[in-house]
Amino acid sequence: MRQTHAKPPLRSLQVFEAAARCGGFTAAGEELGITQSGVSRQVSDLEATLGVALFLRNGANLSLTPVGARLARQLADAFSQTWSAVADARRSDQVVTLSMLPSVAARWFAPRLGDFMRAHPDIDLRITASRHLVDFASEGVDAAIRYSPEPSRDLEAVKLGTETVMPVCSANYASEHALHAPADMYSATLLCGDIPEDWPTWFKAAGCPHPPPTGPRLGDDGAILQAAVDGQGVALGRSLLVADDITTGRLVAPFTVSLDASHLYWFVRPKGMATTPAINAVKNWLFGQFEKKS
Amino acid sequence: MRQTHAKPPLRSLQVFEAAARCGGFTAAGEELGITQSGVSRQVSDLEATLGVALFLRNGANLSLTPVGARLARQLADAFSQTWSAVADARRSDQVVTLSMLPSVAARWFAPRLGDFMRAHPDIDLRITASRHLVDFASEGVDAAIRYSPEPSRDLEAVKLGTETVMPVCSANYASEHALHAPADMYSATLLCGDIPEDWPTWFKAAGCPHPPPTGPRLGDDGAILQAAVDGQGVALGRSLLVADDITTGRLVAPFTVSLDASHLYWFVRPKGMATTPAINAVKNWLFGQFEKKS
DNA sequence: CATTTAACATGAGCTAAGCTCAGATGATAG
DNA sequence: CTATCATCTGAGCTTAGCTCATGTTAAATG
Repeated sequence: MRQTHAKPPLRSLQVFEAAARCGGFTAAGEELGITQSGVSRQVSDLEATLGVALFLRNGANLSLTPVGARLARQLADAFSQTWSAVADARRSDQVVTLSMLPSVAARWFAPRLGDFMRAHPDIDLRITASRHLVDFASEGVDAAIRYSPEPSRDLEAVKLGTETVMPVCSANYASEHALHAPADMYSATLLCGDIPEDWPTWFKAAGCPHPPPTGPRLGDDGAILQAAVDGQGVALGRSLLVADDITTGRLVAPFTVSLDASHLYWFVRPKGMATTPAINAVKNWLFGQFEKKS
Repeated sequence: MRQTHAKPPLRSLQVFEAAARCGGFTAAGEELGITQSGVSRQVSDLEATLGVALFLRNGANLSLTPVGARLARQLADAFSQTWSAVADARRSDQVVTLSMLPSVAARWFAPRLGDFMRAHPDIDLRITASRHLVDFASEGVDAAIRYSPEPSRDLEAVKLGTETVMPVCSANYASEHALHAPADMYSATLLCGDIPEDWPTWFKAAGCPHPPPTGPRLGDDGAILQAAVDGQGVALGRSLLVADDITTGRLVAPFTVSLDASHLYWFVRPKGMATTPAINAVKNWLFGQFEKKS
């Protein structure tokens, strides 16, 4: 008997799982492209290594022991994960993982996903929407859309576009609260998103030196804009995120005063990371989408 | 290059995962008990098989590609499952999986689990609570407690005990509804569990030839008894399940009329299945628990 | 009851996957 | 420019994993 405490070779687990699933060594051998004899040996080696009977042999009748059944089921799960991970990696020249803020994903990217899929039906684009700055290497992310004043030094960054910031609300809200001039805003509910400093800045730009106090932060920009669509108040909308809502009339911008945002959009990738045609296609498509805007 | 569509050997995935986790081929080699050279070969074979670069080599600097990072993460998960399944199987002479009804598990077994663990601290007893008749072979179950009139022919069955059935409710409910004689039950809420036929049978045994209609089935016996404890009405309690509740006063049995249940408890195992000391210990403990009762 | 069939087990021995060794290569630090 | 550190690689070995041929067992068949 082998050492009872060493890890068994993965191959023997693989062979055992096939035997359990196929219900016989001969059948398993066929599936694996080896002989019945090979399967038999692997299984008995495994049983010796584990110190446990996995099959009950009764002449031509083979059946799993409870332990064997349990092990086989768990191994089947684990291997299925394994092979799907491998399949994923193999198709990876067509897989691109792109990280962005949840608000950008929901408000800007989602409506354009259909267009992307039409333009690149063969690319499997995966979005990682998160508010933290992903670690490209450890999280397996190919590229990201970042919203920041300056990109990090150790990343290869290209500017996608600038944007402006302006108050937006539902059409109903604007008429009910008679929002015609910036001063009318003193009676409105100010919805406060990711960057609270922008409200005072906007009021100053609009010629109101004593801006009203802004309320508490209600959530991220995505939630704020949804609240504005629902007529809950006025949000400071980043042009990129509200463009579609304004086009469709879900939101209106009652004032002409807009602010150049302090943050820009960047397409970033780890410096020196190998590129693929698929990643370039995504990059180019993104640039195309931003250009339409300006 | 190898065939790009064959499954890579599991071993190469294992070696790759170690390399990714250890952050270097040398370190991985140490962990696996092979040389750096061996790791290097496995990894480049894998890359060839997948047709994808997994690591970026830069002289002495090694880093994962996004694909490699993704793959490594998924493989780490899968292997961790694999090894824990193996560890499980290895300890299997101390593991016993026992199937029973959820109601029995909750009402009868759970309060006794502590006693079992005290009596057999070394046995890892796992309960599978389900209402369907488990398939011992495919689900890896060693034995079951079955509640039925007759055990199945192809199982080795030993009678654990009989039981009686009687109405039970909370003490408050009994006094509020003045439940003194079976006839008083016509005004009570009859909670109806797994075996609805028992109510009419009980009324007949109690000398009430025209039993009231029973309500809809509210759930399984476990839920019904909980409802009775909560003062929702009167349930037909199987003695085994309510014994503890009556001892502690959570439930009372207002009438002396009880019914011999048509079902018995059986300890069942697949015929001819190998036994282990641990399984026998569980079996004997179960018998001991049932004997205390009578 | 003998025979056939359909499995799995096993002894002997082969072979190639997986490994080692030793030296090459390339990046980085001092 | 040299030392160091880590990976790569050509050549070749070792053994896990296979095959083949034959033995064994249980159940179906005649």
